[in-house]
Amino acid sequence: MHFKKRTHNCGELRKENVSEFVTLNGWVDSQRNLGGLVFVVVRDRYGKTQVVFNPKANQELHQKASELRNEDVISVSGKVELRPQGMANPSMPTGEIDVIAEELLILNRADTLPFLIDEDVKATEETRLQYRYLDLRRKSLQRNLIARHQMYLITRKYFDELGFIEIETPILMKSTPEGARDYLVPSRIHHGKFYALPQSPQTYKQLLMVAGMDRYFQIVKCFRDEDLRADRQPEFTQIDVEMSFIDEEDVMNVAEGLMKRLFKEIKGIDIRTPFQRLTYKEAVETYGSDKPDLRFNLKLTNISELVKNSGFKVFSEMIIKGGVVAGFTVPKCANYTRSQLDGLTEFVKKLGVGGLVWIKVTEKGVESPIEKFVGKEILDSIREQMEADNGDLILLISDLWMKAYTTLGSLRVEMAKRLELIDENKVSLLWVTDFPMFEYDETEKRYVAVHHPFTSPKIEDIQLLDSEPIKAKARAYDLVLNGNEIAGGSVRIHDRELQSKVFRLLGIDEEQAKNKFGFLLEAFRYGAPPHGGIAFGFDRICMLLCGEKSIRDVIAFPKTTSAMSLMDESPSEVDQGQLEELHIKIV
RNA sequence: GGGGUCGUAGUUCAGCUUGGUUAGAACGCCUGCCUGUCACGCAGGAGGUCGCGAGUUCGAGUCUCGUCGGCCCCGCCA
Repeated sequence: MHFKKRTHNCGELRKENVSEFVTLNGWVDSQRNLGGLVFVVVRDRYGKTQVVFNPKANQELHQKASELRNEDVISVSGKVELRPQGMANPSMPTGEIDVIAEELLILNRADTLPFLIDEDVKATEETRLQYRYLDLRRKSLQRNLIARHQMYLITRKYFDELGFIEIETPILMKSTPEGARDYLVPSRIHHGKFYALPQSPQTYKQLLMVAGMDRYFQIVKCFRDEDLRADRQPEFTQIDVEMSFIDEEDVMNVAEGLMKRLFKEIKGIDIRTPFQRLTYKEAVETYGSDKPDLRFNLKLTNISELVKNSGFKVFSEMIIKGGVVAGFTVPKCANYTRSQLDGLTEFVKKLGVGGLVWIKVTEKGVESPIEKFVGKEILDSIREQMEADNGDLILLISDLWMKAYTTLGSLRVEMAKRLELIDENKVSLLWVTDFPMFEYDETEKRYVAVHHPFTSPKIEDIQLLDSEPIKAKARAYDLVLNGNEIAGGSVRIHDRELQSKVFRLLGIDEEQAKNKFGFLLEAFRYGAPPHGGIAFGFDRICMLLCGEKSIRDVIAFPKTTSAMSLMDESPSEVDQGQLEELHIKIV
């Protein structure tokens, strides 16, 4: 179809353009028919411009304009004019001018839309996802995708300047059953064999270090077949980084530099480096999380010593079992009602602890349902240790170390939200370090890697691998932004013997190790440099920089929480012939 | 795998507690009027498999069970 191509986009005309003859291409954002005059706002991704159709100037054109409907695609030409006195619209960048239409071509009609293309979108996410291409016409999503584009550019420029090179690694690779569930791709040529989509390019980037590439990065899609969340999609993007002849400090410096630049160039915010650091133990015991949000305070206190001999059995018996009693002080909440407190109890019970103990601090003194068990004196000591003032509310939980603290961590965030303690303008960026190497998996009855099986233990902890592996700490580090894990990495093992030992501890014997990671172990025989790296969650960082609550809002075509695409209806069934070719039978 | 919550007009919702004549509202859509609107205004109109399937009942949008789907959370996510 022939059409008149645009001379300007819909966001750029100003009073300086007055009396120019212009052509705009775009979508009908709105049409206001006043009987005589017809106003049409035409929109593209650059902005909106008002076009005026006057019946006196051209009756036929005016008739055509009055037939325009929302989201029709048009090409419209005319002269730019200053709006009459008092008619400018200051809320529109192009609001000082009108285009007085002289030609109108309707390039494509639009059916009535399932929802309005409106910033103040009222459609549910289900509808928006089904018609994603319409949702993407909205300014805010376009802004997010543009920010994402800027992130690609800034990231590539940054790493290039530092001498990193971007190398693509395979999307079809060997399945590695450690860690997340793999997405599998059947091989047509090799019956009964499968490729896996990478959970991360971990082994490849280590092999690139063996290859002497020295400084590698890649903006890369990764895949994990696990259940979804607001911040988790089955396919997601990482900034993957690996460096040779380095230690933790080198990797952290590079990472801090990237974050500094992203914040500066996308948000215009100067963030200070180096970032604050907390050990894993400090983070959990002070904030109840290995990814704490430090934009608000509410620090946790361990009061086990105070109550271990008290008459309250729930506390004393838990401490004998090796558990803890801890909690935090909520300012100015001593006026909480019974039902509000019951609500908080319900909240923590859902997270799997037995209950919640509260202490109100009022001018009448301390008040708590456990007073009859522990007595006033202990309550007063707790109040003192937890620095609670008149009007404050103390919340306490007792359970095993991990459960008690992580539940308190969730409650801490919940209270901060309820009390609106979170300053959205603050930026909390910190490193969490000194993670343990292993966790004991009760269901599998074996140690599993907290980070991944290639993570080096701290040098001083290598001896612990033989005696008490659970106490060994890893040379691993996570980067946390406003309570979200946005990057994680480690210094890797480059010694074959040490790697074998770690595999053994993880229950991977010689045979399995050879089978699963033989290529990596083999590579380590031929001169592996000391190396380490980090991987950033690209979507999460983008989400936080855009101020969004879900990574779906920074991904062009995301999936639902059941890993479906409502727009193209994937996954879907396939032809019998395709299955036969792959020697696959659905049971 | 588990918990919570939602599903009613094109869209967003009300109605469900306590089952009962013809299921409402707003926006959108259609028609007419309207020459400076920008959430245009005014008048009129059309539009419903109450997600789907069983069950209880004389009678189900409403109660029960199952199922499908959206969102949030736990588990899971090296």
